[in-house]
Amino acid sequence: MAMPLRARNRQSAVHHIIDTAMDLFDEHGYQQVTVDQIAAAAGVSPRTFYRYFGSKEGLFTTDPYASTDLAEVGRYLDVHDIPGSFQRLVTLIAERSGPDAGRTGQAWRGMRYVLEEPPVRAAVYAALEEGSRGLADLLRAEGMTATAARVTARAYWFGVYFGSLEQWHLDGRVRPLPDYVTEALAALRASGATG
Amino acid sequence: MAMPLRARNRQSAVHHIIDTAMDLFDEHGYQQVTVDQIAAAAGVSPRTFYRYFGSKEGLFTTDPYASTDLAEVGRYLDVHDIPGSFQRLVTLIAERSGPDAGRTGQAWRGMRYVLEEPPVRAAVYAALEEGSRGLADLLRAEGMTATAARVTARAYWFGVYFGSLEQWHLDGRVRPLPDYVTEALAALRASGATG
DNA sequence: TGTCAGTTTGGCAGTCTCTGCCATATTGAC
DNA sequence: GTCAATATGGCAGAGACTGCCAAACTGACA
Repeated sequence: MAMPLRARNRQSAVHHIIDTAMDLFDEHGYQQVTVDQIAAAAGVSPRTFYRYFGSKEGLFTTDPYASTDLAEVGRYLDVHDIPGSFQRLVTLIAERSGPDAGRTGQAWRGMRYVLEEPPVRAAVYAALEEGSRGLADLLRAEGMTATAARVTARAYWFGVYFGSLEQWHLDGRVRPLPDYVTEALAALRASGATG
Repeated sequence: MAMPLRARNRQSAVHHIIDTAMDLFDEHGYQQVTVDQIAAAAGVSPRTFYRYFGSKEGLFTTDPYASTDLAEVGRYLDVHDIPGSFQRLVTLIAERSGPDAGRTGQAWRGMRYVLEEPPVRAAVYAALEEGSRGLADLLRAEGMTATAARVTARAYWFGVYFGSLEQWHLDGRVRPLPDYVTEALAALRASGATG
C-alpha cells in the first residue's frame, strides 16, 4: 500500500496483460499467438504492450512477483554459508507460493513455456544471468576472487536455485520445494568431494 | 579428410560467412550490421544465410569448432570424479586453442559479442543448456537422481566450464585456461564445505 | 561425354517483432 | 479549474525470419 497510485495501476495492468496472454498461450500455443492479439485481448495498444514488457518474452521476465530481486538475496546471503543462504532463500519463496498464494501462485503458469519454448527459455536465462552477476558482485565484495565469485554465483543461481525450481515444477509441485534444494546441495557437495 | 566433399564445401562456406560477419561486427557494431549486409559481403543470398545459421545469433552457436560436442564430453566423463573430468576436458580445449590454433583460435573472436550483446548471450545460454541437458542425461544414466543430475550438470557446465572460459577471456587469455578451472573447482568445493 | 535424379541456392512475397515519432488523453498537484 | 508531467495510441518503417517455387549445381552412372 506504500506504492503510489500510478505504480499500482501500472502493476495491475501488467498482471492483467500477463493473465490474458497466458490464457491465449494455453489455448493456441505460444508461437501461434501474436503480440497484436495479446494487446487486443487485454484492451491495450501493441505500442503499450512493448512499453510494458519490451518484448514478447518480456511477459516471462517482467513480473516482479515471479522473480526474486537481488536486494532480497543480499539480506539472506552469508558468504561463509552459501548453501544455508540458498536454503533460506528458497524456503521463503516456497512460503510465498503456498496454498494461500494469490498472484504469486499464478506466476507459475508461465513455467510451462519457460521449459518448452526456446525463445522464452533464452530470455529467462538472460534474466537469470542478471541475478547471477549481482550475486557475484556481492561475493566479490566479500573478498572472493573474480573467478571464484563468477563460478560460485552461477553454479548456485543456475544450478541449485533454478534447477530446484525447475525439477520441483516438473514433478508437479507436490513435494516441498526446500527438499529439492537440500537434495541439490547434497549432490553438489558429493560431486566435489572426490576431486 | 574423412568428410565428404559436400560437407567440406559447406563448412568452408560457414567459416567464410562467420569471418565476414565478425569483420563487419568489429567495424560497425553487432546491432548495426544486418543479415542482408553479412550475406552480401560474404557473397551468398540472405536466404542461404538463414539456411546455414537459422538466425543472426546462430553465427555464434553453429560453428562446430567453437563448441564442444557431447560425444567428446562422454569420453572424458567419470561420474565418480566430475571435477577431474572437467579438468581434463578443458585442458583438451586449451591445447586446441594453443599458439598453433588455426580456425579454432578464430572462434574466440565471437566471445566479445557473447559478453556484450544480450541477444547473443541469450542464444549462447540456450546452446549451453543443450550441453547441460546432455550431460545430465549421462549422469542420470549412471544412477544419479533427476534433481542431482540436473543441478550438477548445470553447476559444472554453466559455472565451472563456461565461467572459466569467460573469465579467462576477460583476463586477456594470458594465464593458462586449466588454471581457471582449478580455481573454479576449488571455489565450488570451498563454498559447499560449510553447509 | 551426356543424361538425370538429388541437392543446394536464389528470389520473392509476406508475416511478425520491435522502434521512433508525434498527437492526444489522462493524471495529480496547486 | 488550470497546468505540467506522464501515459497512451496510431502510424510508418526497418529488420528478422519463413514458405514457396524456379533455377543452378553436383555427382554418379550409362
